[in-house]
Amino acid sequence: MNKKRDQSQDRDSWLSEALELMRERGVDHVKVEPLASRLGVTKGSFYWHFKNRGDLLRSLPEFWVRRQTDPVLAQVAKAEGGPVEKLRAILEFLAHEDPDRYDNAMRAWAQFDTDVAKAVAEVDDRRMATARVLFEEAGLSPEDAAFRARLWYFYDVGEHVTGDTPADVTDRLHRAAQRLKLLTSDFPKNG
Amino acid sequence: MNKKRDQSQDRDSWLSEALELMRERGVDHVKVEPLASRLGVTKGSFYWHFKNRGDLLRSLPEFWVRRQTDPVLAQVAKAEGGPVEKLRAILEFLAHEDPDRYDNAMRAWAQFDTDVAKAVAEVDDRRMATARVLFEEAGLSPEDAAFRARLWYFYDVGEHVTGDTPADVTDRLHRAAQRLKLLTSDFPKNG
DNA sequence: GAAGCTCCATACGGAAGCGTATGGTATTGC
DNA sequence: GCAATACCATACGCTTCCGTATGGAGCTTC
Repeated sequence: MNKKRDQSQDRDSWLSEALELMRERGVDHVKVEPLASRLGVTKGSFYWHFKNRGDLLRSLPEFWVRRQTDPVLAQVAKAEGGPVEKLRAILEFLAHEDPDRYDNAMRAWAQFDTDVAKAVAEVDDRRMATARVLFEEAGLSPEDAAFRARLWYFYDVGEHVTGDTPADVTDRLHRAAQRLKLLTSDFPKNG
Repeated sequence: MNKKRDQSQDRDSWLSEALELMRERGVDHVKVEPLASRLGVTKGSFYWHFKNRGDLLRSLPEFWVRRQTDPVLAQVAKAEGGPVEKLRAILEFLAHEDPDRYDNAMRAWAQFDTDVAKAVAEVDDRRMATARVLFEEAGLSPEDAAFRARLWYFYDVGEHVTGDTPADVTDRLHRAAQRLKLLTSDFPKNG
């Protein structure tokens, strides 16, 4: 067996549980002894895999990106059709996603930690850039496309952070249709 | 002198400092001994004014609303003109406001506390209702007005929570103009 | 099969915070 | 001017958590 792989596997199990605990109660409740308790081990294990608590926390944002954002953007990159169709594909994809993700907890953390804020900002930039490019392809000027991408993306952020996401998928799809219509209705018929 | 007033005055000084500390480091760092240290007293004072730490924390959301949201909404209620002019007045008022407020910290807290989430949701509802009424006055159907109010309000939330607010007031006003134009350009000339 | 390595348990010292108990000082009421 | 009250300091026990030290079981390697 590959030892390196097993090692990172165990580190990831700590990171995964830490991420879960952070979503439930916030970063400041991610502490090594309660975490060990949840994993059914003692902290002797923790200090084998991590230098200290800060080591765990510093590894969390990168782990979050690897587990959450990367797969989604990869999925979106495969979408086919014109810009409006791609925007629709994104919305429908997100509408079927579980709205209860880790983004809120990361944003909450980012408010009080500049390094985390930087990591979250990069994710925001990557997501917004996706929309911005599509709006430009649809014929908008760079400035207009940038602003509309913000409006587009901030709606997502607002829904998540206010908890105003409909529980029913049908309702989410309905809102998605409204959003797409309002943000693309002034496009030239075929850009 | 009125004793009741002095009493609440001292309570408010604790609440005010707690709110400040919460903005800087998050709720979980609002602890009685560090708080007392910041106020230049000992915790003997704290436990005179509050039953315990939970008493302080439970009083914070109401204090936040009293200090932050109430004055703003009162100001907005005084605006004159048609719905579009009122929307413009709101945007310009907010553009001149200090963007570094307590909302982010409250939202961060609300992610992990249902009572706080309820308080924040009420504030969100009040603010969104203001916009929704104006969109209805401008001629939109109730459903369309509700959706556009969400789009309107979530842009604010998104800007604040992502920290994407321009530092310069002129830039903020420019964005405000863009937002108003995009969200009202399809209105009948005079609703 | 002995030595080494990996992974985890146990035990300890120390820091930080909570809440209480108690005493002290200044102010108020009468 | 004296008791009551308001407000705060000090001191204590308790809990939770951090990080380290140490030991031990199981697997590897040769």
